[in-house]
Amino acid sequence: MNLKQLSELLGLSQTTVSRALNGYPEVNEATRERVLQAVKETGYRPNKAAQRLATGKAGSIGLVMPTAPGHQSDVHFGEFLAGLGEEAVRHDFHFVIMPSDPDDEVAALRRLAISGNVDALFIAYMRAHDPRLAMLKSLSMPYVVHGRSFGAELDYPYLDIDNEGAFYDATRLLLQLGHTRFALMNGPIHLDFAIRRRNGVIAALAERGLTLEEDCISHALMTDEQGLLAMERFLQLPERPTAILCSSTVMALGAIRAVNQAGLRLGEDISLIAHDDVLPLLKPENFSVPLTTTRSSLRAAGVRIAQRLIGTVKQAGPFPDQELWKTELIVRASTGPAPQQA
Amino acid sequence: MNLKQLSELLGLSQTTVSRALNGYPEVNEATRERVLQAVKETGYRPNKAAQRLATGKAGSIGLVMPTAPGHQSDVHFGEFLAGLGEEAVRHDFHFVIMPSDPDDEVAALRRLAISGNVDALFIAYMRAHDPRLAMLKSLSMPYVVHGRSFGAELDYPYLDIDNEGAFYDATRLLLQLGHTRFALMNGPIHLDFAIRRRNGVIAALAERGLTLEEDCISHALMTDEQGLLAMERFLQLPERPTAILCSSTVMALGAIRAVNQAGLRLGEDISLIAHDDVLPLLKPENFSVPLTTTRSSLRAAGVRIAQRLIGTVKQAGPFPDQELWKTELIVRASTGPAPQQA
DNA sequence: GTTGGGTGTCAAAGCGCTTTGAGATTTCTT
DNA sequence: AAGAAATCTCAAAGCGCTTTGACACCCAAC
Repeated sequence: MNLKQLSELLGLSQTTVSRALNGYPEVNEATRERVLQAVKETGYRPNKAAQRLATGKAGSIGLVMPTAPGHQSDVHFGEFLAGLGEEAVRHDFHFVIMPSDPDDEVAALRRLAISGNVDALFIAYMRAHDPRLAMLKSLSMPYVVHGRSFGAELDYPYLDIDNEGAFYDATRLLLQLGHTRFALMNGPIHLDFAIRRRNGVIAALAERGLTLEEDCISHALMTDEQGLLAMERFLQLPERPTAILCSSTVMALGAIRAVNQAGLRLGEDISLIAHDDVLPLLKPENFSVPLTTTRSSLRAAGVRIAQRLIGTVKQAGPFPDQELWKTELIVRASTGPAPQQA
Repeated sequence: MNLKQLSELLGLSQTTVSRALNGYPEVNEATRERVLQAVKETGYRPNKAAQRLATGKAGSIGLVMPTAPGHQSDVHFGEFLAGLGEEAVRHDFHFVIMPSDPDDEVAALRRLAISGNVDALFIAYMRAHDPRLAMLKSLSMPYVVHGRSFGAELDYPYLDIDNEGAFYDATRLLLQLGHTRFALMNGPIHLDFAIRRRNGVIAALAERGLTLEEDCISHALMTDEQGLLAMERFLQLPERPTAILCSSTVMALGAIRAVNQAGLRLGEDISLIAHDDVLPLLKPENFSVPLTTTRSSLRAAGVRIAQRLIGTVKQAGPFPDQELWKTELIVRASTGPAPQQA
């Protein structure tokens, strides 16, 4: 059933039917009713491809999903997607997900944009001096960046959390508890948030004249496995750190296992603060020793980014171009006073 | 840059350029070279919407993502998507994800199908007597079901794992170790895999004249939180079970915490076997007591389903319509002989 | 009784691509 | 050298929708 058939059925022109459907004012209310009724009865649905070709609007948001045979899927990705989806469903938008080799993301992004399949783009997992920014700017298509790109000029629309502030605050808390030997379990070194978090820690330490030694920093994928390994390394250092900052509750999972295996007690021998993306899977309050965290909902960020993207496409008023969300520092049992010097 | 401009640039007709691009034989090799060269130089990309309108093919797979404000995102979903993506990227396919309220999935599926945005559909999270099957059958569009629908006739293309066999085998192992008091921590009661797993357990027990009491079965979302709660309930039963079957390593996480909190030892006081979807996040061999599991890679299933779907759309030979994958039973330290009767 | 502004409807022109059916050109047979 | 076959190219017709510009109609105002 297409427009032509429907209009013939009704004895109207395609124009009138189309206008009735799209809420144009110059159509008789009675006629509109008749059209709507017929739509219901016939189950007519406009062909999206045709609609898109005619209007240039696709009603969809594009994103590139990094993927490859060896590539780990990421819980964070799924959680963020859920947020995007929650908002998209309210506006009858959908996503077009273009899977891409992580090395080929710029090209994948361009393909996605030029394909005409999407109205807006979104990127995440920002790196320092991210090459995708230039690509996005050159396209004339709305986009929002999740995160920022360290070192690049801040002239693009983004939503980010205050990573530096979060880890600065967390470090200050541990300093107040008397800790002096710190370690940082961070995400991959080239990622923007990892850089900012490290800077936050370093800044807080510097205020007390402390520094973060190289061997007290670990950069790795944020899995529990890497958390275990990193923590094992830290625990074997001659000057064992007593205060650990950790970039993810997932990593913390492995880190805590290492602490337990070493016969140490979390919150007493070792204090740990992790960043919590509010993954439904992993609640810091449910850990055997509840985790002190810096918190910011990844899903909420997804909702907000979808709002901005869809709003822009629908030209529904202006949105702030740049948003920086504060995180919450939530104190639980995994942080305690520094142990007495041995 | 569109076809018309490109062909004018080359001094050729649109037909010729189109044919050169799409590999038709009746085009001079030299001409084709020239066209390809021009495409490279101009960065021309065919407009997908137009292509779709003309051919009816979209180069994309549709799926419905259940989502709602309260709806938990699911690690399993992300992992499966990674598998789909891995295969899709090889064929220049993408996904169209239609978010939908879980109560509205049948309608969302229809919208997706009729929209003309996708060439094939995929559904998962199968329920008993799943209403989506009828919907899919009525559409004339290829689809593959991940899982099966208990109670419905098996006349649809699916890929499933042998859930009943997996839990039957796992139960047999525990029986051989001398266990007699069993409990099952299962997924949501209406889901197909949960039903089959329960049947597997019951069948194995029945062979020894044992039954699975109602209060030794828990049906819940597969989160660690629910795992904790369920295990706590089990441990308070007058006749405490010593053998636990668990539908997910995620749930097992919480269950084990409950075991530890109760001062019991996993693999000694309590034996536990969990089903392992091979989530990169959660490796059963990394648990403090390595987990005995029934294993089947969710990601591999994603790859395979994408293969079948894309293959069907491209008419690249026939695929088996129905596949049932065996799971592996991998014995680690979380299972041990039944403790002596107190 | 003409003018003028609403109102409701329509035919037709795209949007950018593929594909058909036919025409033009070259190459091969006999 | 003439006809047949093979090779290459083209103009034009869709695909299903939106949107433009025009037209007909009716009722109020001068």
